[in-house]
Amino acid sequence: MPAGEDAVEVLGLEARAGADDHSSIRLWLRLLSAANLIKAEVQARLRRTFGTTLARFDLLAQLDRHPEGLPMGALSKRMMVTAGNITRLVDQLELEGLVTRWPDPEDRRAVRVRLTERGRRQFRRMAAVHEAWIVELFGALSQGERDQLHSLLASLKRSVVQALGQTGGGSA
Amino acid sequence: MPAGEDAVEVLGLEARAGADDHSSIRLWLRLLSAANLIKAEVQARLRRTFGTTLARFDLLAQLDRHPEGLPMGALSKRMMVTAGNITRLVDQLELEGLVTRWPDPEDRRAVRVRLTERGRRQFRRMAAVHEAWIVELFGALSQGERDQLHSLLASLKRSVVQALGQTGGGSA
DNA sequence: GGTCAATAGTTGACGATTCAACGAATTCGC
DNA sequence: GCGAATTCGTTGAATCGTCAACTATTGACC
Repeated sequence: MPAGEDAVEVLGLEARAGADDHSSIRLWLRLLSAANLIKAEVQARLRRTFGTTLARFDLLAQLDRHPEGLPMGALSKRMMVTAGNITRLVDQLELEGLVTRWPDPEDRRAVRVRLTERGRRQFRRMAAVHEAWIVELFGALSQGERDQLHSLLASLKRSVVQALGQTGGGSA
Repeated sequence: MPAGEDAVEVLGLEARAGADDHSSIRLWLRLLSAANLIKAEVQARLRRTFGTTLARFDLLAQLDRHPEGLPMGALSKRMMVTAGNITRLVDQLELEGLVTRWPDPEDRRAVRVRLTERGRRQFRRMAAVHEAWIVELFGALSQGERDQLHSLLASLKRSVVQALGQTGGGSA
């Protein structure tokens, strides 16, 4: 149990943020705790139900969308994790026979990763259940609320990307 | 660099979710990627600027709010991580002289953790900078948008907690 | 064509995190 | 009180993740 259905104040700052313009901090803490709450639950269910992890599920999901396979670097970018991490995840999944590596014919540095038939079957089975979980967890929100939240999160991401661009914090 | 300012489709499912009631999935993926984006940036800055991590910062933040100290279990709950994790974090922070452990007088199983004077000074210094970062990253959102997002995230958490309560997924 | 920088992937060292198993102390039932 | 179940913190093994160093390949520049 990832401990804490009632843990609300993720960075312990929510109380310090009572004054006036702390609204950004409070918002950030709430965003983080909401994401953590759902992520922990999904992760726990993936483990209990399928004996797998969110990282593996995520990797399989990326590959399911690209039957022709993806180079490691593309997986790294899409999953927002480092290349070293991808290497080891693919190592494991390859051992389990869910994915295969094969050399990119056009770039001898590159390795392409592709789902095996078994990997595809297994992923599809899990994906259906996973989607039902998410629908369940988000079920008490109306369609309007979901749309609004979706759009506000897009604005938030734009805000972050913009701030990163200005300070040169990003990679671009 | 946590790779990927442009990585938008965190679980690779966004394309699969084109049909009708996949809005929950799309919302979840967007929530996750927004939180990840900000978390990665904050984490990178904490490392570069203070040589620390989000987990340590979070733990110090919790203790800053509770001058009388907190038992390990309370930290675990508030930070939404396991007790084993807390043990090791406190181990390190204690070595660095930022926190101290002392036995709970009323329960000989329990250990209370408290900030040292040095830990408090160090945390306060970091917290101010951290808050400025967050204000910067959220800066392009209007106050109205922030309030709306804050309130929708509260609804989302209620939805999740309600779903967990019904299926007995929680710890309560 | 040769050098040099950039890119793709791997590896090693390490930190963060989880679960499972454990020892010690507490609490509950009787 | 005594024993069983629970709770608190710790530890070991494993996964996830980062960064830095490395090899091999590619591409750019001259």
